[in-house]
Amino acid sequence: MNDSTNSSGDHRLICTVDIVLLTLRDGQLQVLLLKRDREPFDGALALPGGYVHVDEDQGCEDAAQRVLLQKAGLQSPYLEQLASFSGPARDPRGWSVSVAYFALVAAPEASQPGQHWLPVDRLPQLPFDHGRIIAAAAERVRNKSQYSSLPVHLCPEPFTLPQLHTIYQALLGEAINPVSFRRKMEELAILEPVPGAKRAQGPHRPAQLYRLKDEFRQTLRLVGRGLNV
Amino acid sequence: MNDSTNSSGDHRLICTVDIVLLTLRDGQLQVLLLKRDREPFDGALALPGGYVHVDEDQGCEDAAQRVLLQKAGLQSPYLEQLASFSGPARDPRGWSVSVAYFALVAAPEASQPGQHWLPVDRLPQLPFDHGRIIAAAAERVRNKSQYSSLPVHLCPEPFTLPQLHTIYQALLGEAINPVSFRRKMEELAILEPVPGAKRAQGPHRPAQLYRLKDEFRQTLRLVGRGLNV
DNA sequence: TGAATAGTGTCTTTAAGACAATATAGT
DNA sequence: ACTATATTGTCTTAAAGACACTATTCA
Repeated sequence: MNDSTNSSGDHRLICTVDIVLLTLRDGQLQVLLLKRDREPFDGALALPGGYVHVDEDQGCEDAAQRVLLQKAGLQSPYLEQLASFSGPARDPRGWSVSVAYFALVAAPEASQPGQHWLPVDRLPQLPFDHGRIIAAAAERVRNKSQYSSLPVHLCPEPFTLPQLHTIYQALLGEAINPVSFRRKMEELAILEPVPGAKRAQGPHRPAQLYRLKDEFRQTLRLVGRGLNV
Repeated sequence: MNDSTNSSGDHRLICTVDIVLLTLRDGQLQVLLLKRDREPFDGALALPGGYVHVDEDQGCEDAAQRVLLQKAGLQSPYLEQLASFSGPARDPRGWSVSVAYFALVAAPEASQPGQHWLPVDRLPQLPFDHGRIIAAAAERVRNKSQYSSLPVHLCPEPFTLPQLHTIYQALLGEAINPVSFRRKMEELAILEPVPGAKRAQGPHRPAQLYRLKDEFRQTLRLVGRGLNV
């Protein structure tokens, strides 16, 4: 962190946070985009984001939580740092660093006015490098879905195992053996049954409801057998 | 990236990159620390790092490469963004963001003067939040070692399978079945044998030498079977 | 009672672990 | 030939996939 050619870090560099808020609707991974209300790209759909407030935020994650609350009205969903994106060209205002986060929520009942949920795989051109940021977030979520409990955060609680099963399948894009799926969830031991039971649509046996154990709200659980050696 | 209370991002925020350069020596994961030659923490051992140069760097990764070359004389080792660390207190000069990277190299023959390699698990107090950054890097490397080809970058090329086997074991801290290990490496298909053969120490059958296929210099290969469902 | 989905039991298949057998260089 | 490690073959064990069977609700 010492430096051989500069004695000051003040180069008028812009620092922001951007939030990729994801949910699963209609079997698709969708991202929340908001209409920008100022330059640059005034009026365009873009990720919720904002400047880091050095007089207020204790870190970029604080800024992310603040943005999430102010712009999407969300209190504390699952939030994880994604990566930072930087360079002279990504923001017309100048050399910028954006610390990107992704957050997961259960599909909202109804879209609030001004909130646009778009499928991550069919996005229009977006301002800044938001397309790239969203692609990175989607890749991360799909990747982690292969070996972790991450998708639980996309499911409205309480939920049934068949519901969760469907979500995993949508994320991974392939059928998952239901028996193995149950075995794995059992083994992960992150869910606890809630007393009641619930029926789906038709006339048939209702499924047991589960909720995420509190200790796993912000922690992921990884499934075993990595290199398997 | 619009903002409801600020119209400028200029809050005299400091932006740096820090590099966690890791290697495996004496069976331990070790990190390169350099003696700082200026304030703050002049004279203390710390991660190589430096300001982002907005007039020169095309992104933080450029800055990281530049620091790596200037401070450790390294051209292009395996380099991956780790995470960003930020806040008002981590740097006495003010509110700062450090985009941290980690790099992997084969153990250097001899330590260059001024270069200090220390085991990541037995570090003294370090300036800034470098202790935390190193811990995060070590955790990431060990984690990825469970299910990827990452450790290949800690091995001097060309190398034998038994050598690589030893490295994986050191990283994972447990014995790995040699037969399964070979099967997995075969299956990953990232290595290619080089014509020659090599002997270890004693009088015995020499092992085949391998090198990393060029297309995997910056790309990792993941081992199959995530959720396994 | 019949339809439909939830949940369980269990057999089959696949991949990992153990271990024995063979290969090969140097002495 | 003998030693020591490399490499392969193959049997055992564990976990995933397939599939049939039971459970439970509503119509």
